[in-house]
Amino acid sequence: MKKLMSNLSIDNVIFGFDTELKVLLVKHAEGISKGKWALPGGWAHSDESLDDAATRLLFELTGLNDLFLEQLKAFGDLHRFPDQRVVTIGYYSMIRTNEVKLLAGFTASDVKWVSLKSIQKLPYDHNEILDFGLATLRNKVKQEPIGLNLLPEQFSLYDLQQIYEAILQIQLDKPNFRRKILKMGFLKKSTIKQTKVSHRAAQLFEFDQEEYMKYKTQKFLLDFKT
Amino acid sequence: MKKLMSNLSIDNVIFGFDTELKVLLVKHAEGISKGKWALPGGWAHSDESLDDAATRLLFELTGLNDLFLEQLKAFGDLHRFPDQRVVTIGYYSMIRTNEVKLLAGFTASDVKWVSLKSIQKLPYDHNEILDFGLATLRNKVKQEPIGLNLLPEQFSLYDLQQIYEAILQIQLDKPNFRRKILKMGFLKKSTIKQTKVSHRAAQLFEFDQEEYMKYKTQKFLLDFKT
DNA sequence: TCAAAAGTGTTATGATTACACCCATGA
DNA sequence: TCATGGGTGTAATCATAACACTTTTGA
Repeated sequence: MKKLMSNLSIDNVIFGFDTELKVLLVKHAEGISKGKWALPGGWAHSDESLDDAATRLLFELTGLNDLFLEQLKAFGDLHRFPDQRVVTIGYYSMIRTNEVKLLAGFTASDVKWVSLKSIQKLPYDHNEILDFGLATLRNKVKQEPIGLNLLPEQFSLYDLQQIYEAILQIQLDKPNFRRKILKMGFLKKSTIKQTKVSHRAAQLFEFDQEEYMKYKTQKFLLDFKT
Repeated sequence: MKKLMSNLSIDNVIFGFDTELKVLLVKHAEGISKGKWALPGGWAHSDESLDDAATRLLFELTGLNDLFLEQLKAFGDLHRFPDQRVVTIGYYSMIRTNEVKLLAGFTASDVKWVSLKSIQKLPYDHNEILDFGLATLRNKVKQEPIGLNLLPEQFSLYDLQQIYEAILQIQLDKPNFRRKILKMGFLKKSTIKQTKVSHRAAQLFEFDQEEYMKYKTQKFLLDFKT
């Protein structure tokens, strides 16, 4: 039997990437914010851990269940939620935009990807949560490899570079970026090459899962200026 | 009127330094852990923000009120607390050990500094919270200047080096450490020197508050191997 | 005198940056 | 042919690590 924790909710910041960095928003189908676009979230249950609650809610809203959600922090300003005292725990993750199946019927009536550049005022403190998520992502990108969950199996180095550029909001030098990333050794050459592109076909790469995970746990410092 | 949030608590990880890195523990005077040493914490109230709750609890237990507490994250495992479902929000801070006045009478019957090396099993998931706090501190140390709240007004470069060594658990090269820190420019020479030390008297330094704060907000990457 | 820490100097190595330059492909 | 991205090369600069060495002080 699922008992809601009436003063504790979860909000997920789900990043995606196609040509630019996007975030997943849902349109509330019920509750006091009915009709408004907001971060996908909901109430925590008393019979599940916070991590499980975040995973459950993400699944209910997007159909995804093999994602690694990482906690951002608790947001506990006194008046962040109207009428009631509610503390929310923020989580974030990254997924390929085309993996999200839009689900109707649950507490969300609609789901969409929104470019970070065109985000307007969100209800509650969702802008603050989103900003914190973005700051965390920017920090993350410098400490572990990123892209495994954002890119298809096969991708070019430029695809990866564009993710770094979108997240960090800077221009990177192509030759230097290539060398830096390849030297880390978590990419391996794919056997296939690009086709039907109106420029020289790029060597495609895949993530070397084992090396990728090694880097993810070991941590490193990756500093980018250009 | 203060209403407790019965499923939401705060736990503070307070680091201190004299000759080694220490953490502040209190002996519970009441509740189900009566008599046990644990992290200083307590219930959040519904009429205060989480940050305010952390600050209040720290003041009630140590007499300190001008400290900057930073949130670690929410700890929400299902069985972290017995009988009841309780989510706790971890906070951490750093203070000079001699600034803490031991207060009797409140919900803590005793307070003490414990070396991190001699920490045993703590109640609930307090070991996990402490470990997370330490990991956060280790990360922090590489991204902003540290020591302002841990050292007296005047200190030698070696004093500062020992803090870095205690936090990071590595040996640092003295000449290299001096240069690296001084180049950052948030230390200024004090007018006085050490006296009565059985070795060459060290130049003492002070934090240049303005430069220190600038570095704190700007962030940087400081990588140490030796 | 000796131990202990203060403080300076030097060198090899490697990372970072900022470019110039050529290659391949479809429109 | 041209734009677009793929891909290699290189030289200047800077940061880092390792370590040798001199200085000062009280015990």
